Amino acid sequence: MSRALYLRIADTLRQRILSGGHPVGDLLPSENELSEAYRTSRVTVRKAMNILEGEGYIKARQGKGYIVQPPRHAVFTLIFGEEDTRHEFRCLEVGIIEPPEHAARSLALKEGDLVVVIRRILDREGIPLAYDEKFLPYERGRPTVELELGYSEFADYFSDRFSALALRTEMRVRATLPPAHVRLALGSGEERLLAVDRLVVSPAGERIGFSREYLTPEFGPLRAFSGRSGSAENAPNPIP
Amino acid sequence: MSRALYLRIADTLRQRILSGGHPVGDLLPSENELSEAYRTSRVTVRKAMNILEGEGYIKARQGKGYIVQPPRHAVFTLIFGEEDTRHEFRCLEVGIIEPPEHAARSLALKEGDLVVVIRRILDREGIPLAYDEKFLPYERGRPTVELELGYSEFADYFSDRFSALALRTEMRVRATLPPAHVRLALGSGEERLLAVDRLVVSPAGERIGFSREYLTPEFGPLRAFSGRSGSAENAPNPIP
DNA sequence: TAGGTTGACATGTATATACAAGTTATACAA
DNA sequence: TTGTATAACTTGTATATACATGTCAACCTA
Repeated sequence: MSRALYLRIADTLRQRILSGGHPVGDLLPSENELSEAYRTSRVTVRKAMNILEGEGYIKARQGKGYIVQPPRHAVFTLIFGEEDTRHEFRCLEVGIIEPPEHAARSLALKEGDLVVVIRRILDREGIPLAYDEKFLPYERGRPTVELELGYSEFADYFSDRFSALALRTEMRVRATLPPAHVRLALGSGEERLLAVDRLVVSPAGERIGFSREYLTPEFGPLRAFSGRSGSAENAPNPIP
Repeated sequence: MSRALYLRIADTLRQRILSGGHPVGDLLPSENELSEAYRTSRVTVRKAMNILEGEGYIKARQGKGYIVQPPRHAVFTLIFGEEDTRHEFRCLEVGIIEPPEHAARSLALKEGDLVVVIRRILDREGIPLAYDEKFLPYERGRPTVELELGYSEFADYFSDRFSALALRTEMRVRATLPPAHVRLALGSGEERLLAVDRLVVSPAGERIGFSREYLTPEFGPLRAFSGRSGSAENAPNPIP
C-alpha cells in the first residue's frame, strides 16, 4: 500500500505552501472543503493539518481557519559540551547581593532589589571548563533552599512550581574576553571564551532566573542539530 | 469547563514519567487499558499519547506499545544576528581547489578530491560582520551554478534536489582566534570571534556542504529560544 | 446611526466502530 | 530440538457522527 492518506494530504498542502500557492497569512480551505476535495473524513484531514501545524507551516484559529505562517527559523537541538560526566562543580560564592547591572536589567529588577547569587567553577580532573554565575530574584521570606542549586538548570529546579515544559529559556551566545574576576577564577590566561547568557521566564512572564556562563575551549564546542524532531539517535557526529 | 480530557491524560502520564513512575525503557499501559482506566475512548487516549510522543517522552512501536524514552536535550530555535537586512556580501574568492584539511575531513573526502570554495565577507555599512567560507564537493561535469551562491543556506539552495526539510544540519560553535587570512580580510585586529561550523547532510547520508563562519561582535550574539514549538512571536527579547 | 442578536461556518473535543499491520508467546509438527 | 503456524495482543489508519465553542457578517431594533 502507498503512503497513508493523511500523510499524502499533508505532503500536497506542504508543497503548495512551499511553492507559494498559499502565501503567508492566507487562509487554507476549511476542513470540510478539504475532506470533500479528498473524498475523505474530516478526522483524516485534521490529522494532516496537525502535522503541518507541528511543522510550523500553519496555525489553527478556532472559528476562523488555518492560517499560513511565515517561514520559521530552523529548530536545533542544542548540546553543551561532551556527554562526559566526570566534571564537578566547585562553589566559589553563595549569597544575597545587590545584582550586577546586567543581571538586574535582564531580570527587570527595580532599584534596591536583591538577588541570590551562586558562582561556581566547573572542572574536569582539575582542568577548569567553565565559570558559572546564577542570579535569582530574592524574595524576603522565601526559603533559600535554592542556595544548594546543583548543576541542574533553573528549569529542573523550578519544575515543581511550574511545569518544566512551560518554562521558556532565552539564550545569547557570544565570544568574549573574560572579566577580571572570571580570568582570576579560571586561573589561566584564557581569552577565547564562549559567554552564554540564559534567562528563564515563567508562562506568566515572570523572570525566574538569569545565568551567565563562560565556557573555556576545554569545555568543548556548543553543538546543534537540525532536521527531524530532536531525537538524539539520529545525531551522530560527523564534524570532527 | 476544565482542561480537555486528552490534555489531562497527557498531564498525568507526563508527571508519572517525570517522577520516575515509569522508568526509561518501560512499556506504558496499552491504549485499551488506558481508555478503560480513564473511562474514555481509544481515540482520546491516542491524542494524549501523540502529545507525549511529540514532546519526546515516549515512542510508539506498532505491535508493541509505547516505550518511555530517555530525557532529550532541549530544543531551541536559533537565530543568527539581527533581523537587519542592510547587510551585503562581498565575494573574495570563488574557485575549485584542494580542500583545506578540516573541510576534507568534515566532508569525508578522499585524497585528491576537489571542492568548490566560496569565501565572502559580510558587512553592514562598511563594517565587517562576518567572514564566511563554504565548501562543496566538486563533481566533474556538474554545472557550477553554485558558484553564484548567495547568502542562502545550503538547505535553501539544494531544496530542489532534496526536500529542504529532509536535510540535516550539524553545527558547532566555539570562540576562536581568527587565522591569519581571516584577520587580514576582516581588517581590524578582531580577536573575539564566534566560529560556526556547519555540515549539511542529505537524507541518504551524503555530505552536501560544509561551511565555516567567523562572526565578529558587530554581527551580534547568537540567540536561541526554547519552550513552545519555535514560533517567533512568543520570542520577544528581554535579554538586553 | 449605534448596538445587539442571530445564524452560518470555522475549529475543538469526544465517542463508537472497523479493519490493517507489526509483535510475541504458545502450541504444534517435522 | 528446530521450525512454523496461530492466536492474542499491540499500534496504525480511516469513517461517521455529535455537540461545544470561537468568529464574523448580515440583519434587526432602539
